[in-house]
Amino acid sequence: MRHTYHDVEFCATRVALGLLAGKWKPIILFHLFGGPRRFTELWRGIPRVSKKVLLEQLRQLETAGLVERTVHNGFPPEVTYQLSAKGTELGPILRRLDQWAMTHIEGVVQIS
Amino acid sequence: MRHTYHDVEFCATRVALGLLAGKWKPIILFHLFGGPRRFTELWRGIPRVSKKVLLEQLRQLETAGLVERTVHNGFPPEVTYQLSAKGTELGPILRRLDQWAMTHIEGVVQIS
DNA sequence: TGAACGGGTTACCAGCCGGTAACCTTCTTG
DNA sequence: CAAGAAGGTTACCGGCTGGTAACCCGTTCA
Repeated sequence: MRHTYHDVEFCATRVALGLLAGKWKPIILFHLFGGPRRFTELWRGIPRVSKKVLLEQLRQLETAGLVERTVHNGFPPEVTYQLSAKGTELGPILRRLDQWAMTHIEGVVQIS
Repeated sequence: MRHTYHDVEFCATRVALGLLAGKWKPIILFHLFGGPRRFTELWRGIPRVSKKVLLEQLRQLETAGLVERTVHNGFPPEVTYQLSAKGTELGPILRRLDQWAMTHIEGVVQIS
């Protein structure tokens, strides 16, 4: 079963945008561009997101391969989230998108 | 009422991704990167999208200011959609995202 | 001893988004 | 004269996403 470039499921950009789709994901990523962060650290750093939703978005970023989760055993067993190589390479692209938005959209603000 | 860079509503990247969010929008944009297209031309060029949904996505791109709709009166009164300056400037960014996806995601295909 | 913290989990719900199918108007073509 | 094309519109519907609120377990601190 050959697919053509028309098939929406195989459109690279669409799939990429799909990985980034999620209300809190860009913000999470911008936090992680600053280095590894603990769960609670992210939670405190991003007001108005619930633990449940934050966790969902992190897990989705993780299964997308953009973020890695590490459990450091010891007590308290801290959990950190950090960008993978794949995720890090998105940095420059998101920054350009950020620039684009700031020059073209009213009322928008730089986050990082 | 000051807002901080934390406020998700003002995160530039998130707003930009919001404009691009929509199942068919990247495909529509890639078609329009090739020049102005008539409604039916787009509809035929993008299999499996209904007129209603295609029109919705086009209208959203239009109110986002990425796409311009022109009615050429005459008969039949053809309607064309083309990128605005703002939309055109997204081109290079989407292409980079496309590149990123093609090197990092399995089974994905270049559309333009 | 009990309160708080870290990192979650569970139950439940509302709204939006995309999808199907039918219909419409004006004009042209066989 | 009927059918089709162009560019839509309308009614209706199911599933996913994000949201709230409460709960949980193990550990450390006052």
